[in-house]
Amino acid sequence: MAQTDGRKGEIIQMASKLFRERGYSAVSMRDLAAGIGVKAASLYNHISSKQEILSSIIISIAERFTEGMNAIVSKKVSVKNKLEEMIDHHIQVMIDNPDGIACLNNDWVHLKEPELTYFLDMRNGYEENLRKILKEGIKSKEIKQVNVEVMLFSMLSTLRTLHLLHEKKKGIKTDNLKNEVKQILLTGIMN
Amino acid sequence: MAQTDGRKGEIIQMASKLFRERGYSAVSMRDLAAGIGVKAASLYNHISSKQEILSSIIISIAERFTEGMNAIVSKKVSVKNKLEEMIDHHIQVMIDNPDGIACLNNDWVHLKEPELTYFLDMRNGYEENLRKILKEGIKSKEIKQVNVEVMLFSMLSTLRTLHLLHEKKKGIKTDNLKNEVKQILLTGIMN
DNA sequence: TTTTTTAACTAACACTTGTTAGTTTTGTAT
DNA sequence: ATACAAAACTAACAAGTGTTAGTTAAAAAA
Repeated sequence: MAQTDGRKGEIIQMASKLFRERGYSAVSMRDLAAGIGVKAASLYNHISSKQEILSSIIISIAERFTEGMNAIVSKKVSVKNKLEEMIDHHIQVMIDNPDGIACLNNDWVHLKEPELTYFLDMRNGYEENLRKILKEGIKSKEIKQVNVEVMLFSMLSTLRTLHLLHEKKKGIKTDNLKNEVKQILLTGIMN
Repeated sequence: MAQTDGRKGEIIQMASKLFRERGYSAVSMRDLAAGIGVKAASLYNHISSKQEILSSIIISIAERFTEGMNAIVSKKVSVKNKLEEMIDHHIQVMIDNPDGIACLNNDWVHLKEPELTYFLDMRNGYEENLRKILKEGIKSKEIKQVNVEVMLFSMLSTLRTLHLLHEKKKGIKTDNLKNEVKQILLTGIMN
């Protein structure tokens, strides 16, 4: 359940926005408080630390990615189908919280244990599942015989930074974005 | 001319490494000094500010990207050829300074004027030139009729974050990396 | 109305930040 | 050996950091 209402939700939302713009370390609790229209000390009636804010933002999104991917890998459908569903899901999570995604991408390094390990395990699991799908596709000849790691990396780097495209092209409809990304990631660009 | 020797070069090199690991804002001058084995104040015999270090790292790389791209766009070769040369060049710049690339990617937001504008102009120019190549390819039917912006974005996000792959797969030979990235970015993955 | 709870406030803490001033050491040329 | 420049050092600055304690105002429950 994403936290978006109440004062705590407001804090997390504003923090996501500011962390995205300047990065976790460059945003002070006073900046964050000012963004909401309150004094820094007042934030501590709702949250317990700056670190907790970062965790809230990142972990909830990472869990959503993980759940979606887990639901997809074991499906009895073609590899192409799995990849399409995975791209759709990834983009949907991004659309629902672009600031949070940016924050996850840039600031996960600043997580402290045990959340850091928890996050990295989820991230590795996600990658591992996608790798599994790609290898399955190579075996079944649905996918070209190219380096799995490079292929995996290319897909993930496009998906992970898609909030930047979404930010610049605000007009684009969600379904169009999903379709165009799928086409390019799966079928390439050259004729 | 890249700065790699002398005390100043050593400072910039260590700064690139630390900025990459923790981000500009999270690295203090004392951290940086300790990494070199010196006191913070001593750094100021070689550099004038923390900000100058950041500029040195980012601007020199951005200029290299710009020069390479400018040399490629106006060539009288096929679009495919241009794209291949551009990918090769981009990867070569990354190989020569992966820490600096990471720093450019993550910390350009912390540049101050006038360097910020100078950097953004170069970045926009680079994108604009690549867009030009892609549009030329679409017109000549060398490239599929897909959304230029999404295509552009996908290529750039893969290239820009390639230092992460390079870091994880240290063993990979430069030429292999170049070839595999070209294959995937240009011809896609599906059979 | 009175009581209790929620969430704002001010003030302060211990510490870290980038940077400067002034001094001492180190290495090189005369 | 002497003089000079380069680069290290210590000490300190003003400002900013996350966070806590204690207090007051507003809202909800009794």
